Amino acid sequence: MDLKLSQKQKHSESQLTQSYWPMDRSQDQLEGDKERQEGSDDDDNDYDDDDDEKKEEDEEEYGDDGVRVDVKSSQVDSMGTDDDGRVTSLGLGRRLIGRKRDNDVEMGVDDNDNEEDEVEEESLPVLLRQPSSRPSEFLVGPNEQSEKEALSQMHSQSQILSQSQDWGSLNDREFISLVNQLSQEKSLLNKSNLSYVNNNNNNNNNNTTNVTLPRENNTFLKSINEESDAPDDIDNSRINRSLLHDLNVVGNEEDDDDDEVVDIPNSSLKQPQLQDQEAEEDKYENPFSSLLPSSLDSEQGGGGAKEAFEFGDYATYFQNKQAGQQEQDDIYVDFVKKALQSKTHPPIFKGCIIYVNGKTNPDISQLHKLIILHGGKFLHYLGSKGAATHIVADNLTPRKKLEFRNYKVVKASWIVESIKAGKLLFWSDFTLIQVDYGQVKLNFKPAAVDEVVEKTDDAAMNPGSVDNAGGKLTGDEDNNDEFNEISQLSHIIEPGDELHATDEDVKQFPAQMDARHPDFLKTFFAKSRLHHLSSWKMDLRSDFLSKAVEVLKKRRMSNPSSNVLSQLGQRVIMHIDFDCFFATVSALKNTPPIDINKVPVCVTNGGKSADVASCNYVARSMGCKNGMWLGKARANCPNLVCLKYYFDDYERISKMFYDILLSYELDSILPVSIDEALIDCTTLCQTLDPLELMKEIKKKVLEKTQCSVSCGCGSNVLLAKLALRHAKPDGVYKVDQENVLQFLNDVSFRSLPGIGPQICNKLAIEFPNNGDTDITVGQIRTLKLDALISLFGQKTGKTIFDYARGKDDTSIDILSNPENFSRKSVSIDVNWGIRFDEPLEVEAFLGRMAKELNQRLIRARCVGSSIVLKLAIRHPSAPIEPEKYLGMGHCEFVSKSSKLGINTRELGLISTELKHTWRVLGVKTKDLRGVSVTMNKLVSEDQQVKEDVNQMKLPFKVNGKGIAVKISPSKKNKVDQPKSKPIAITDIPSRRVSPRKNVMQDAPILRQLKVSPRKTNSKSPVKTTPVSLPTKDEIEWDVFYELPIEIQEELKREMARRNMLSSPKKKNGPRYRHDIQNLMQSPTKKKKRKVTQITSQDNGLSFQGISVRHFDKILSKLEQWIDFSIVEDGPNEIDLNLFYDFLLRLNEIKGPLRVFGVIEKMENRLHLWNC
DNA sequence: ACATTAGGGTAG
DNA sequence: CATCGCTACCCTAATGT
Ligand SMILES: Nc1ccn([C@H]2C[C@H](O)[C@@H](COP(=O)(O)OP(=O)(O)OP(=O)(O)O)O2)c(=O)n1
Repeated sequence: MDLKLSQKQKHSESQLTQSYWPMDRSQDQLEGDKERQEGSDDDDNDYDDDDDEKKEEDEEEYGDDGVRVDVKSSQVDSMGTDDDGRVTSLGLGRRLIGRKRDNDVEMGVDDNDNEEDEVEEESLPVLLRQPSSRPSEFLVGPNEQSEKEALSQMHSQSQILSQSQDWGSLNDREFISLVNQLSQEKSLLNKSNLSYVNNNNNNNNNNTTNVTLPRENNTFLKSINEESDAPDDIDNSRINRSLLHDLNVVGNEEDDDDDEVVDIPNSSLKQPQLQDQEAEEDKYENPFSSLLPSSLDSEQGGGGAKEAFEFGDYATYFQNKQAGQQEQDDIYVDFVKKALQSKTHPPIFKGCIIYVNGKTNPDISQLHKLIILHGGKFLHYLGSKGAATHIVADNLTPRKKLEFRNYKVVKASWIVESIKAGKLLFWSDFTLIQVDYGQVKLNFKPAAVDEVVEKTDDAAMNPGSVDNAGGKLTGDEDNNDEFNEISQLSHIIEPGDELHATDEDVKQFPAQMDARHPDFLKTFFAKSRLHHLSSWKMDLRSDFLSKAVEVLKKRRMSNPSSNVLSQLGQRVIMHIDFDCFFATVSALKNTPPIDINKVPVCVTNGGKSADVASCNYVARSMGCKNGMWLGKARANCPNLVCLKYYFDDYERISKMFYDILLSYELDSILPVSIDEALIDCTTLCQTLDPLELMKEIKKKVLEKTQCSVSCGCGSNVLLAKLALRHAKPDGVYKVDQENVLQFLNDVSFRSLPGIGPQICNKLAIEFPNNGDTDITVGQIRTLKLDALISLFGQKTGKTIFDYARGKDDTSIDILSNPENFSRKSVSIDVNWGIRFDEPLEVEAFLGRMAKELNQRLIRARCVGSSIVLKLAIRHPSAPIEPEKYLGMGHCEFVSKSSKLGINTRELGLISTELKHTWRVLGVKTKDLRGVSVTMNKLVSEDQQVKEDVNQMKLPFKVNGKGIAVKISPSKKNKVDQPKSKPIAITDIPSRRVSPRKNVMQDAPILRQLKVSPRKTNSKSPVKTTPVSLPTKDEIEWDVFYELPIEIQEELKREMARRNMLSSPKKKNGPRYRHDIQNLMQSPTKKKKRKVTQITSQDNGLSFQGISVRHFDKILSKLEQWIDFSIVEDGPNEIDLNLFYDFLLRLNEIKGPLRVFGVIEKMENRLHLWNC
């Protein structure tokens, strides 16, 4: 994983786009060099921790190839001695790593692959690394030779295991039964000395196909073991054949006609295959297409006739379509076979069902042909339940990485190389997805060792973080024993002494004010300049803008002549901006006031890695910049004076500024930010020289605010902006129409609006001779439109092309198209202070985010129907703690949007959806570094109320003519509706509307909640299993934990993929309790106590002034509320939110049972009304 | 073909 | 102690329908 980054870096720096601050460094380089000459080289390090990290990674990984791996292996080694169930496993894990490196050298893979391979080595799915799954005979002999041997065999085993790891095609019930069998058999195996691999394998096959393969694989492995004497020269073909065999059994369900291949004895296959291999190799010297008959290409586009059936719904249609294509494939293969009787394509991919994702090196159509010609199945659409055995991809977005976690994802070269080799190569040598090594460490003791290493790693890079890492260490030890969780769960239901003890911790908690603290958001936003900046802007864009529209309209009414004038072709646009706004105001506010023309000042929170929000021009001349870290700014400018933020004053002064602007007879005014506005003063400038106007404005503002502004003027927004830049500081400038091109010639490309560091970098490649000097707009003008479009895409290319010619048709006319300026989304981003240990903490936080979003939506007077959760995840190469305190460091981003089905801003709905999405994304809690939540598809509240009278109804349905959750049919098209998906496991009851369904079908809450979260059994009946184990609905956890930890992890991942509970419920509880626990538990959740620690204050919880101690009273109050609400035609939104809050806290403090008590009571009440 | 989604980039 | 790395909008590429 580390290597991956480095590799990316090596190849193209600009590809590193997933970092939150990807371009800080280049920005520094680009601008820093221009604005100041002094030492920007080594300052790089301070400027952004990410660069630091990358550098270090570089050194570590490239300086000494083996460093990291060795560290890992020694970790693993020391883990290995812990307890015997895991000894061999871990010990072998180390050896596997060692072998792999040898292998790389010997196999002489090409450079790229080499790097990746090594990276991916660690990332073999755990089950495949699963060394304890080796039959004990593989462990013979401590000497090197046999060790190598063993490893080779392991590899092959892995292959088999992985191939048969066809979880995806099992339904949940089958899967559970598989897990249980696995567990059961393992405990037998402990005594009988058999390997897991075989058993797993068999079980799997049994489950899938009802075919038993009692000992075949065993025999196979055994024979390998006996025969193989050249360890690094594994008899691949044999393995392969066995693999084929194995696969064929799995694949039998779908095609039975190739049995002969399977039945060919291993040895007899060997020769023909080698021949094939040679033949193939020849062909592969040529482009891939040469492999394929020429008719193929035409064939491809051809037969649509089959699809001309009438299909029912879309899903069926696609199923049918899929089937149709499969047939086409078969026909095609037959055709080719007949056409090329001389050459046969070895059925390398027999049993493989392969899906190709995204761009690949041989492109998808080539791969398609290659796959089907070589006996594989090509999957045109990846269904939700993965039928695919492999996914081929050369790149994966972070999102896809998560999605495909539990698939075998291989690079396209796997296909190509396998064909070249004439046999199926180990997919794991071509794997693309890395499994985070850290995942294993969560659950067992040796993890602590791992942590320690990470800590020292971290500390080495960044001594300041030792304490934090240390803290984490102890935290982790807490986590070690999975069984702890069970006892701890009981605390949720019966808070005991321990809870009280931790309550005291709560009070001391602010020791570290991170996102776990209930008040975090409040304090964070209060101090965040960027938050202020954003919210000021939105305020201006709503409040001020509507006021301005009103004022301007009124004026226009009274002075109709301006209407005519405003039609004039040539407009006069001005851009006005305070000079270093924060710095100026803060200097003014400071006691005693500071002369910003002499003293270098900046506004910052203080500290080494704190951002400089704004610095004055004195400081800028010494190399400081807005957004730079204070540490670096200080280094550039040692006598820099730091000033505090004065948010209120910024706001106050801004208001004066805008009042002044609005006092002019403007055609339009558009707020750009707190300190910056665009005005259209075409009419005014018919009678007034723009320069005079600018000077006047400048003077007025200075008088009123004692702060200087600069003004730029031009015929469009672009020119006004560039003129402003030219005018700064403390000046005015007008771009004359005649001089536009000349003016532009020397403007730097980077200073064009919308041109940031990334685009700039991209373009720098086009001007390699430019060296360090900035590319100018004049240079851009020499580029052809096509060139720009191919570089930047259709729109961006055209825009740049026009910009280079001074053309810009951006409208700031707020009067004629006000809708252009209405907001289209509301979002909350928090990428600082995000540190969680437990998924429950995240969910609590998401609840608070939901609340905040709800309030912002209320403030914005709108509702929405689509919500996006975006998570920042610590990049695998980034240290646990970044340089910036509680910062996010270098991150990967993953986002997922979901449709709410109705226009809403209801807290419960939002919260539930977010939590659900969070679970679906399955991000490792401890690596979470940022959370962002966006409501999209906004509709104004008024509009919504008009269109849907029932908007604010109770969150539960009442039968008959009573209250109903309803979707207004009139706006079906506008509302984003979820695809039919299973009922979410929600911890807090909330309606989930199935939009297309009749309202009447909505289950009452309680029933919804009691329903099994996934309708696991509805579709396919459970297949009988040869092993006479009782089929159960749940995992038998006791036995499950007998499995080696890696297998547990692997299975857990699969459970997670299925959204199944991946940890045991409370022991010995009555049945219904299990269900509730089940529902309340996220699949990834471990335990609950910590959240309780943080958020609970038992005594404090009350509802409507009634303490929880008088629970009955609360219940009757709620009943009253229902009665009232029904009479009043629905509850009030505020009440709903209060109630929701209460439920949340009740859940946190008293546990889910209480919540269900409440719900039951309420539902009973509702039933009364029904009758 | 067109709509939707995920990701990325930018500005202040 | 540190530190408060937000947020709306646009665009593109890849997918889904
Ligand atoms: N990375 C940034 C950029 C800006 N700001 C804040 C501080 C600035 O004072 C204000 C306005 O931003 P400007 O880009 O207008 O920069 P200044 O006003 O500071 O300087 P000038 O406009 O003179 O270049 O926004 C910030 O906090 N962080």
